[in-house]
Amino acid sequence: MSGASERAYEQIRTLLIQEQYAPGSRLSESELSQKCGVSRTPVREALRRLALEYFVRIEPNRGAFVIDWSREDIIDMFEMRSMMEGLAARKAAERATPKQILGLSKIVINIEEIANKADNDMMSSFLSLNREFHEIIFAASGSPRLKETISRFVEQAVVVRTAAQFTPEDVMRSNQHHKELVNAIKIKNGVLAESIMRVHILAASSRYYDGYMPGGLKGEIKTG
Amino acid sequence: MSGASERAYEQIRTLLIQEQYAPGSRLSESELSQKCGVSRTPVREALRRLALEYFVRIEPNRGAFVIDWSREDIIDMFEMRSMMEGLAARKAAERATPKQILGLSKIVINIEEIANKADNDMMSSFLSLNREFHEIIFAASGSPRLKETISRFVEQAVVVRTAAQFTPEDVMRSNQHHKELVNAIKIKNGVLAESIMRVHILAASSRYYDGYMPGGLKGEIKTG
DNA sequence: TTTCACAAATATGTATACAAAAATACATTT
DNA sequence: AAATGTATTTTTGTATACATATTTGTGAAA
Repeated sequence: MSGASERAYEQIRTLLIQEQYAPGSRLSESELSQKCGVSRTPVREALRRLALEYFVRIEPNRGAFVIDWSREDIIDMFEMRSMMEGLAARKAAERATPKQILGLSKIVINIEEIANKADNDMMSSFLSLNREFHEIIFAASGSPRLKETISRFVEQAVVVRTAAQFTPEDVMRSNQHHKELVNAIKIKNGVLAESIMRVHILAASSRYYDGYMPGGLKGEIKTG
Repeated sequence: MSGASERAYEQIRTLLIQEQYAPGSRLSESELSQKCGVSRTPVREALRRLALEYFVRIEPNRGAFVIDWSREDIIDMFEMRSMMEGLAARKAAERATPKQILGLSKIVINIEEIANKADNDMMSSFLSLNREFHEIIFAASGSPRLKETISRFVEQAVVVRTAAQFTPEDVMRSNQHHKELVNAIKIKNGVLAESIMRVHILAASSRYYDGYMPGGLKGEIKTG
């Protein structure tokens, strides 16, 4: 994991998340290889990987460009993610083990606790626990391939920044969804679990719009 | 498009579709570069691309292996595809132009004609028209990103072989779905279009099981 | 000044050489 | 004979050099 390719990927990805390059701007391979301290070969590999995660777009013989996300692109991506994670939730409801359900319950309680504290690193704790929660859902869905495919969406450029926009109220609402979801899984109600998960993702998406798009969604999606 | 990387990709992909390598077997870079007549560099690039399309799996410092699809993997992939294409159909129903609807109607008629002829290259004509039909749906959905993402699923290893298993009856049933879908889009009924598309994909998936898995699905999915 | 043509510069694409890791073969020990 | 350790071979990973395509800059002509 300490390969040059991996390091280049991490570094470039961080630069893009921090918005060091304007959307549409060109990413020079030699410039990046200098910045990352590796040769062009692993940089090229990193850029291809970032292309598959929709961070950059690669044009033949022209190189990599920072992807510019339109309003519609973002909406579509969240809709797709809500579909896929909904599917995972449905399967999880059908297959989750008692141990996995217990794990989910514990995370709900943990998030409740840190939400009430509301100190400085509340958000980083939440992000970590939230990730863990969704990981258990994926695992419970019983399909490595499904998990892998959804991960490609979760790691995406657009999705990465979303949770950082959460307010304490958003955390509470999010955890309320989690609680309902655990209940649906407990009673093995797949359709309910799927529906809750879709609401959960779409509600989170509205945070993205509020944070990154002027005026938010103007009522196009109302799920909170 | 006539680059070494592109050629290597096409050749290796063809080899994999023709099942020249057993699932799980290792793909040597030097062997492939010899076979493709290019150096290892474009072969490596081709293999990464094939990994993203789930033809191969790449292990760090160990290379590429032919992916072995489990029964569950295949079911999950078709379920995901039915979700995504369903979403595209819903959007298409909301946004399709009269011109696009006319295009869809024409394809339905064309498929009907070739289905009645039932000559030798009926199947290749069907595959071409079928592809065109779904392309129009994607275009009508009005989202390039959605189309691009779904394409990654459609080009996948598992999906590629499915339609080749179609019988004349399957073609008729498939085109019946198409007809219903065009109607749903005409009356702008998004939910209906979504439902029909999901049935359409899942029904097609059962052909895959019949052709490639002993005993088919044994009643797990019944959509035809 | 604008436009076009053409050359220089720069960037990506590919081949090759070298480094590092993994797989294999074989000897040694139990 | 089985297991373990080591040397050899093979394969992947990375750096570099070269080929090719694109971009940029310059100058002449309209």
